[in-house]
Amino acid sequence: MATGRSHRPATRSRGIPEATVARLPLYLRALTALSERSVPTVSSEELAAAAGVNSAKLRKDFSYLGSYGTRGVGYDVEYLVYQISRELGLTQDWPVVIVGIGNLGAALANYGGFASRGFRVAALLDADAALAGRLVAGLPVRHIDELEAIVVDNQVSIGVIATPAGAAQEVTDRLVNAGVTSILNFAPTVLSVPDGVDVRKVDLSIELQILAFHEQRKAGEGRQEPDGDVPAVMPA
Amino acid sequence: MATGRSHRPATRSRGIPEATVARLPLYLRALTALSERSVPTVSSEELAAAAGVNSAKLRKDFSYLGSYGTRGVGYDVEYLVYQISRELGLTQDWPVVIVGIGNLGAALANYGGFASRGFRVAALLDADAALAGRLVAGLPVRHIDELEAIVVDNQVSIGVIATPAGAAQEVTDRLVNAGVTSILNFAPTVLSVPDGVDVRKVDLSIELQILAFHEQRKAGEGRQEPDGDVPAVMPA
DNA sequence: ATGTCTTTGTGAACGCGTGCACAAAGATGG
DNA sequence: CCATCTTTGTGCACGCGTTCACAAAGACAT
Repeated sequence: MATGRSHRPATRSRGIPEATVARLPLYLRALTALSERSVPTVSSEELAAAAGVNSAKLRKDFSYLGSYGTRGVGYDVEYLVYQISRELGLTQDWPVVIVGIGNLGAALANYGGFASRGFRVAALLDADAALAGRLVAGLPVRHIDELEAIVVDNQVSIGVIATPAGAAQEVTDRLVNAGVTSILNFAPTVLSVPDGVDVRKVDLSIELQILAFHEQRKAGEGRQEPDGDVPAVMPA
Repeated sequence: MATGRSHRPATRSRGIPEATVARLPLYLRALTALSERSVPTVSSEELAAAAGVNSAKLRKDFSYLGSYGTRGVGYDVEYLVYQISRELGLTQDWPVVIVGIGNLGAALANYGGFASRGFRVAALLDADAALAGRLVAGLPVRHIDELEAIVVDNQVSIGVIATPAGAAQEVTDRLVNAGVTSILNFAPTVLSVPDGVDVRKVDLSIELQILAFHEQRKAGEGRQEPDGDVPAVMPA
């Protein structure tokens, strides 16, 4: 069983650090807002504040892309928008399929952030035949049987999984088999994928549990946790 | 002299590394599955495979919680479930409010992973008066005007924001003002919060853009990117 | 009891990411 | 043209997280 390795062994010499890649969309969003207000240039300090990061970090991030700023002035907003878009691959069209059109799938289909960034929803798929043909976000839901044909015909390389946990692995296998090489997984499952396929997961439950941990710590700030508190269950 | 003084090992004290905290829910999920299959014990190797991580990492993670394993045997599943649950604060009840009952908010309200982990949806809130009273996931949607009263009455400390971007900051301010100290933000905005308030954000668009970056790299593996490709827009 | 075998727990090394602090670059004004 | 001022780009050091590799611990058989 090939466990899905989401991280490459080592960054190439020409590679942009993963942490930087993860922040580029953040910068892009802030820059887009500036662009809409017709702001011509922005300093690293201002942009960093808008994106919620440290200015030194932002400058270092940009330094991986090249020297796009002007000392004493700042960065040209339009130019930077283009450079980051190009680096992220957003200047091209990315057809996407969404599998599992429940509440979450419908929310994703309706999400405006997709189309505005070069992502085009090629199809909505669901296993429930009763849903077939119903319009969601202006698109007809199609039956999961059509998955392979749709992926091939539209050259879909990105799949979004919004199915129940039990169906996620099978859907993944079918997507990968049909040619999908990037998967965004909303199902609470660890997916196995062959090498060369990227998986990112978004897990609502995990995020909440992390918040709960910090919340608990905040609540128990002063008092000491009774460490000897052991449950009835003991190791055999 | 590169090697400085070892100020504090930071091991035995109360500090669990953030990276470890983020993985505990993952382990917990795998352990729960084992528990339901009545598996009594599990080795670090097996559990790591189920959680999709390295076994050495898992053992080190557990070492921050204490020595809960038995050498030569592995970990007692039930005992470990309890210890992780306690560490994450899941043995207590966490009332949660969800603000913004669109498709996404409805999806969150219906998500089973909430209730099963000690999270209880105290209320669903929306600014649209037309939604008020409608049942979503068995709960009536209530108007945003009731936010403060609901937070106070139910001692809500965790808020989930599923509103449009434009409303997110205002909702955040009101939540924080009413006593919420942890926020899970699904709106594509950088939130400003006072010290002591934790914010975690989940951003669909950003995840997709990161995938697009890697996808683009995969597509252009062999050929060289024309680096001199510059748009018409140039810095002033 | 003793030896063997399995698996944990962890010391140590390494690599990545972050932030400081400053020199270099360029704008701007006299 | 020169001085000054602003802001970038980056060398460097530090700390966190990951991984390796192995000694210690215990189970189990004889």
